[in-house]
Amino acid sequence: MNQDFANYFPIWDKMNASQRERLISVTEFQKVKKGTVLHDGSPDCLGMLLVKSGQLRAYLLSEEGREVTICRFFEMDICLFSASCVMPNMQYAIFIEAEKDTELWVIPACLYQNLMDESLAISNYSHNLITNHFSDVMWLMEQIMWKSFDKRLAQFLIEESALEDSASLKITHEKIANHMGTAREVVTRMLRYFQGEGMVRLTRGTVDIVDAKRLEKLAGE
Amino acid sequence: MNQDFANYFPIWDKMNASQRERLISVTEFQKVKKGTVLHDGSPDCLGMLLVKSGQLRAYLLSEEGREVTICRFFEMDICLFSASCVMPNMQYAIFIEAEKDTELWVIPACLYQNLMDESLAISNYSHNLITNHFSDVMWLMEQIMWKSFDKRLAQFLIEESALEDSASLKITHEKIANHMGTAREVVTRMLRYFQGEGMVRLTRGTVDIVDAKRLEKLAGE
DNA sequence: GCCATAATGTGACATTGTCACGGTAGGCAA
DNA sequence: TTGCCTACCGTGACAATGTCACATTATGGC
Repeated sequence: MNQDFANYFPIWDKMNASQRERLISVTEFQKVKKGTVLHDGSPDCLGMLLVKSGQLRAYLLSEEGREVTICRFFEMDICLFSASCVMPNMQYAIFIEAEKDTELWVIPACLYQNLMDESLAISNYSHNLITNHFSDVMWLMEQIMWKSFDKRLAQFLIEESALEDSASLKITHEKIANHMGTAREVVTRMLRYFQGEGMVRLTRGTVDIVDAKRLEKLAGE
Repeated sequence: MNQDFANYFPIWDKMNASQRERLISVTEFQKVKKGTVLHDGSPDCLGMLLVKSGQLRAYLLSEEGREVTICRFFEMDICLFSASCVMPNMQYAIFIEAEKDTELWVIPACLYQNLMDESLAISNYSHNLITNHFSDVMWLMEQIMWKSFDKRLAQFLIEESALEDSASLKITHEKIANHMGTAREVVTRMLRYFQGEGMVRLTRGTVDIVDAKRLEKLAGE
């Protein structure tokens, strides 16, 4: 597993033997099923998550149960939202779940904090990770603030299609709503409009993209 | 000025002589008038802004000219949004303006980047700054996503009142709208409702808070 | 006092969110 | 095969917020 971890951890080669050893000794490998909630917004410090395979989703959850996806993590991505020690002053409650069956390593944040305090390479790397997360969030904020819902939905469908590498998306209206931070009815309404316009075809539990070009055009406006 | 800067720069005492000298030699002191736009979203790297006195505001600006305040900076605060080198991958366009006459130091980001690369203290400090900014943005996101406009407006009035240390706010509906990312008419409408309920009193260019308790209650719901 | 201008007021409409249902497909047990 | 249960979807009425095109009014500077 050491070699395996080394291949996935981007700054392995910038660490010394002692650091590698400490990291390996406390890092835990996990396999989780699709739907598993890895972090539930509580302020405890689970640690950083390094994805080996599968897919994670970080989202906000309102008191009324409404969700909005903040960020997604794929192979070799590192998620810091679960490491409140590395990201102090997190007043907000963030949730993380597996969108697919996922293999990942959990790196305890307290150790990582130590490594950061002694290694510039590691400190700068985290710095970089955080600004990446930051950038994602700012981008999302702009989308939510300035783009109308039809354009955002078109964009979501296009992205999801690229992600799954298929024009036939196995996803419910409810899930789409949870990604986008809105209500199911709103998604249904707009999908129905899209269908009327011949851009998608709807069946129970799936959205088939019929006119990708037009959706892309709409998304890009 | 050296001593002055040292008093305002939080990690001065964690830097060595060489670092201090380089920092001082490139840092520029500026006085800007209220309303000055210090950073206009272009990707050039102005640098970090350290506020000596006054007040800055970072905001997003849509293509249609709509604004929303992301973050505010006061005495001794450091603003990183203007330093794209320190916060790489900033695809988004952020604007920074002086909300009051402001004295500040501009620390060129390229130098700061160098310092970060050689000093753990500085790297970790920036790390901390960024997570603070991040936290602000996430908090804002939650507010925008889950709180209805009346509550957000009540909260804004309360905060503004605390900031100015006065129950009589000299602010136009337009400015409030720009802070909150909405349209003037929407602010007018809600303020009128607040007035009808006896929570505020409106005159041209001012909002007088009459029933702070009730506003606070509304804001906190 | 007059005027230019910024600030505010207003009504009609579009979009999005909320609510309370009712309908329906599809898997599963008997 | 049949019936049933449940997750998923459809719908209409309404509320909240955003958009637009104006009308009206206060204020500072002359």
